[in-house]
Amino acid sequence: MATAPKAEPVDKRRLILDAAVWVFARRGFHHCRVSDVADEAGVAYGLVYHYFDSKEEILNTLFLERWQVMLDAIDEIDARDLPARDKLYAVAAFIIDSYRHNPDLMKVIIVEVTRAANSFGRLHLDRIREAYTGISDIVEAARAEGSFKSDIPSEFAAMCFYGAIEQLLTSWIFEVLPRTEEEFERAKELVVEAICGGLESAGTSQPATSA
Amino acid sequence: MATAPKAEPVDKRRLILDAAVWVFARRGFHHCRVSDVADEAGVAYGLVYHYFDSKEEILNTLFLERWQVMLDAIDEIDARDLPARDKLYAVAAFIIDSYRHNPDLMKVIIVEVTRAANSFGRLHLDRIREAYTGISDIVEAARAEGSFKSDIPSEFAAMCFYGAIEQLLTSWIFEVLPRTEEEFERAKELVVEAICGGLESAGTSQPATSA
Amino acid sequence: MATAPKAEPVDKRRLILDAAVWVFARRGFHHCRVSDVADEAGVAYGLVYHYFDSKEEILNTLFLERWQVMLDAIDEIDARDLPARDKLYAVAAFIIDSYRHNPDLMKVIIVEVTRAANSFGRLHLDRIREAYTGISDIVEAARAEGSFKSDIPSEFAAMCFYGAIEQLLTSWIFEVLPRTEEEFERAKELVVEAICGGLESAGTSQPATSA
Amino acid sequence: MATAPKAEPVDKRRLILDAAVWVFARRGFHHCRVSDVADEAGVAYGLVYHYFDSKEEILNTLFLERWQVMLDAIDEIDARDLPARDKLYAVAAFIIDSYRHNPDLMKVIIVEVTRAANSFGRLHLDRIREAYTGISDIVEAARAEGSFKSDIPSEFAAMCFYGAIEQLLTSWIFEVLPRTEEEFERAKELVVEAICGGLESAGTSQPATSA
DNA sequence: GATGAATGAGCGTTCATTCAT
DNA sequence: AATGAATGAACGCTCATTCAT
Repeated sequence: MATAPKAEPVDKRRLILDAAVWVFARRGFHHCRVSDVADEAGVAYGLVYHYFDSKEEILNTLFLERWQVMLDAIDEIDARDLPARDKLYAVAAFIIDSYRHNPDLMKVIIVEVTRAANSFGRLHLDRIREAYTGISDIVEAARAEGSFKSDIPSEFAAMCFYGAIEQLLTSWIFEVLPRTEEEFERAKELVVEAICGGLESAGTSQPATSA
Repeated sequence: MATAPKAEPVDKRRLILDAAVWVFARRGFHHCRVSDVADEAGVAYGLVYHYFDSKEEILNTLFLERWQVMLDAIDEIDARDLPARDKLYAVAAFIIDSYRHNPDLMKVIIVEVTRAANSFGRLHLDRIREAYTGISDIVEAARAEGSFKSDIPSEFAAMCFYGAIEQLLTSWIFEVLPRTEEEFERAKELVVEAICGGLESAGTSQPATSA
Repeated sequence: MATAPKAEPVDKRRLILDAAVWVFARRGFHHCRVSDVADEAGVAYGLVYHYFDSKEEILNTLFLERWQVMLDAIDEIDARDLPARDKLYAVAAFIIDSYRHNPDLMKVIIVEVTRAANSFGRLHLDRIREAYTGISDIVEAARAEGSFKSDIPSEFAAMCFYGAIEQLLTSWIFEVLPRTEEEFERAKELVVEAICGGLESAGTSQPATSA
Repeated sequence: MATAPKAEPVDKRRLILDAAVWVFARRGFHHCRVSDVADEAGVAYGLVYHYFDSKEEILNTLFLERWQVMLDAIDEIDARDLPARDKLYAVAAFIIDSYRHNPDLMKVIIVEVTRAANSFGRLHLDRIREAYTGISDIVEAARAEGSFKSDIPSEFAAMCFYGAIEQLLTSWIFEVLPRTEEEFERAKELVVEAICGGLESAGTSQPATSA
C-alpha cells in the first residue's frame, strides 16, 4: 500500500528567518514591520514571537549565523599553505561569492549591521573585529616572512582590505556597479591587485610629501 | 563712552543644525526625537518646524552643506600641479582633518547618510558618487600619464581608496582605533602608502592565482 | 446540567462604531480625539486602528452603512402601489423615524456628512444625490400621471422636499423644536402637507410677481 | 499745481476679512491656517491678531455682518404692502441674489455657520432663528388674513421655506445645480411656487394616509 | 500699526509586544 | 505549536496664539 502523502515538514523558524532576509533587504530593518515578515513567511503574527524574543533578535540571528561562516572561512584560508596574496584573494573570493549566492542576506548584514555604527554595528563590534583580526593575521604572517611591507601595520592593512571589499559590495548593493558574473570574478582580481600590488606602476613608488 | 554690551545675535537656524549634529551623533537619527534636538538647541519645539520642513530635512541640510565642501576641496586638489600620490594624500588629509575638526558632523554624515544604503544613502546617491568621480579623475590622469597602473580602472581604484578611508573613519567612530593627533597624521600617510604603493614589498608583485 | 453562564461575545468593531456615534454626536468629529472614541468603547487606543485605517474611515463607515439603508427604503417605497403623496409621506416617516430611533447617528450623518459641504459632504456627494434621485423618481411618476404639477421639475421638487426634512431634523438636533413623539408624528403630516399641498389656502394660488 | 499722488488708504481689516472669505470658501474654515488668510490678504501674520482676537472671531464677524443685512432685508420686506407670496418671493430673491453677488461669502456663512450645528451654528443659534422668525411673521400674517392655510403652523412653514432655499444654495455650492443667471431667476419662481402653491396639481389635494 | 520669529499644547498614526484561546 | 486580536507608549507634525521689536 502506498504511503499516505505526507506534508513535508516545514521549519517555521527557518521560514521566518528567510522571510526576514527578503523583507529587511527590500525595505530596510527600520522601515518594515514585524507583520511584514510574518506575512512574507506565511505564518501568523504571533508565531514570530514564539521563535524570537524581538524583531532585533531576528536580525542578530541572521548576522551571527552568517558572520560565523565567514570567520570560519577566513580561519580555514589562513591555515592553508599559500602566499599571502593568494590567501587574500581567497578571502575576497569568499566574501564576493557570498554576495553572489545570497545578495539579500549580505545586503542585510552589511547595511543593517556592519555599516550601522549606531545600532547593531556597535552591538556586534567585537564580532566584526574578529574578521579584521583574521585578515590581519594573514598580513602579519606575510610581514614576518618579508613578502609584505613592514611599515604598514597589519591591522591597518586589514582595514584597507576589508574597507575596499565592503565598498565594493556596497556599490553592488547601491547598484552603482553592474552585477554580472564577469564583474564578480574581475573584482576579486582587481581588489587584490589594487590593495596588494598598489595603484602605482612598478618603479614609481615614492613617499608622499606631507602637507 | 563705551556702548552697553549687547547680547550677540544668535542664528537659531544654525543653533538647531548644530544641536542636530550633536544629538544625531550621540543617539542616531532614528533613535532621537525632534524634541531632543529642540531641547539641545534651547529652542521651542515648533521652531524646528519653522526652519525645516521635517526631521529628515535637517539631516539632508547637514549632509548637503558639508558634502559640497568636500566636493569643492577634491576639485581644488585635482587642479593642483602635483603627482597623483600627493593629490590623493591631500584628499585623505582633507577628509581626515574634517573628521578631526568636527567628528560629530562627519560621524552623522557617514553613519546616517553615506553608509545608510536603504534610506538617505539612496536619496543622495548621485551626490555621493560625485566624490568617487573626483577621486577617479585624479587616478585617471595618473594612468594616462603612466604613473598609475593601467590595468586597474580608475573608478575601481577610487572605490578602494574611498572605501579604505571610510573604513578608517568608521574605525575611529566605532572607537576601534585610537583618536589622537599622531594617529590622524599617521593614517594620512598609511592609507596613501597602502593604496598607492600596495601592501607588498617591492619586487614581490605577482598575479593572484584564480580559484 | 445547565451550562455555565458564558460572557456574551462582543464585537469590538461594532463597539467602536457605536462609541464613535456617541462621541461624534456629543463633541463633533473635529473636536474629539480618537482616544475619546477608544475610551468610550472601553478598548485600547490601538484597537481602533486595528479595525479602521483612520478616524475618517470610522465616519465614512457610519455614513455609508446607514445611508444605504435609507436608499433601500426609498426604493422600496417607490415600488409600492400608492399615490405620490403617500409615498412621500412614507419617505418622510422613514427619515423621521430613523432620527427618532437613533438621533445620535442621524445627527452625525447630517451634521458631519450631508451638511459638511467642504469635507465629507463633498466625498459622498454622489451617494447623497442618490437620495435626491429616489425622491425625484416618485415625483416624476406623479407628474407623468398628472397628479403633480408639470411646471416644477421633479429634481427641484425633490430638493425642496429633502431640504425641508433636513431642516426639520436640524431643528431637532439644534433643539429648536421639541422632540416628542407627538411632534415627530405631526411633523410627518405637516411636511407632506406643506410641500405637496402648499402653504396657500385652496383657491388663492397665483403666480408670483417678478421683482 | 497737481497734488502729489497719494497712496490710497487701505483698510487692512477689510482686506483680512475679504481674504478670509476667499480662503474659507476654498479650503474650509477648519482646513485653512491663519497664515493662509494673512498671505491672501498680503499682510503680516501677526496683523491678523491685531485686528481679531482669534481665527474664530473672523468668521463670527463675517457671519454677523452679513446676517444682519439679511435680517434687515426680511424686516423691510415684511413691512411692504404685498401679498404673502410676493413677500416670500422677495425674501427668496434677496437670498439668492446675495449668493449670486457674493457666492464665496454665502458659501462660508451657510457651510461654516448655519449648517455647522456642532460649532458656529450652535453659537449663533439665536441669530439664525431670527431669520426663521422674520419669515414666520410673513406667514403668520397670511394665515390671519386667510390666504395661507391655518393648519400649518407659521414656524413650521418658515422652516420648510428656509430649508428649501438653503438646500438650493447648497446645491449650487456643491455644484449639483448649474449656476447661471437663468437658473437663479427660475429658482426664485420655483421655490415660491413649490412651497406656497405646493407640488400637487389643483384639485388633487388630499390628506396623507397615516402609516 | 506692522512684522514674523518663537512658543508649545495637541492629535493622528504607527507598531513592537503581549496574551487569551 | 499557532493564531491574531488587543495593548499603549511613542513620536512626527500642525497651527493657533503670543510677543519682542
